[in-house]
Amino acid sequence: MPELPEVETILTALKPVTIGQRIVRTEVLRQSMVQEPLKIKRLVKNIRVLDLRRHGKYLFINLENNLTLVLHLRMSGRLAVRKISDAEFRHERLRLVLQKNLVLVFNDPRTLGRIFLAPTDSLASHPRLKLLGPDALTVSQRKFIDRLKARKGVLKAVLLNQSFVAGIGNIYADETCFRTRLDPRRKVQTLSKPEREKLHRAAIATLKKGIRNRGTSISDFLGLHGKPGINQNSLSVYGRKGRPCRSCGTILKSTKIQQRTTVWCPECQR
DNA sequence: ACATCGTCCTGCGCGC
DNA sequence: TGCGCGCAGGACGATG
Repeated sequence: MPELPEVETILTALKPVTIGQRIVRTEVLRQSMVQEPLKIKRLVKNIRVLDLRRHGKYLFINLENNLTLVLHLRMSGRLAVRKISDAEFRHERLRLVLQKNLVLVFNDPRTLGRIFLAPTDSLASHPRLKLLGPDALTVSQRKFIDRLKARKGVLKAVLLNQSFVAGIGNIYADETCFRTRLDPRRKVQTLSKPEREKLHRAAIATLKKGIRNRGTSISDFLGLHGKPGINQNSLSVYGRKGRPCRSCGTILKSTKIQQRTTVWCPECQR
């Protein structure tokens, strides 16, 4: 589920709850989602949260002792904060017990989410992170275009590739393509310079709109405090196959690109 | 470097 | 109302 705007929305809500607080202990409820669960339980205990960060769809909980807890929500992961005495959520997989009787809970019905611990000073060289491209929200036009030059293949696939830029998933890839009026099936090597520049601006504008709307809540996503986003109400193409284009009225088409449903306007997008 | 496929899981909505 | 099926916003690894 969560792409960059959803992770950013969670991050914003999570900061005031966690920064400066102590993690009293860690409870691992689903071992398969956690790398080295015993090590995490041993080390993420009575330890202070220094800072929270995000890169692409990854969330980093920067702790004392040169440790960073890395979370990826994948398709169905959610973070929530509750009181210890509150009822459990249905699919709790990891619990970070905080001070003040609060618990930060990683819920994930499909258990595809991933959690691991890495040294803060060498995060960038961690095998799971070292191939990530620059964060899609802040990448400069220069860097974006340089990196695009090195790519082949169809536009949508490149946007989804986290080693190109990090943070764009299926929804925001389709929405970015529509905003640029580019056909998601276009080979990136056929894009003109103005089209490449437009693509960079459109990707950032699409992500920023998602953040302003506190994320897209199609089926899974809720903010930290259980509040849905509103971006789903103003999507141009994602999830609108067979419905009229908001711009020209043409019926939107759908295909699979990299096994991901892709929706676009055959009239507006070329 | 790229494309395709299978895999990890559970829940939901749809058609019958 | 119940059942089976296909689909789901992600990423990785194997294979070609």
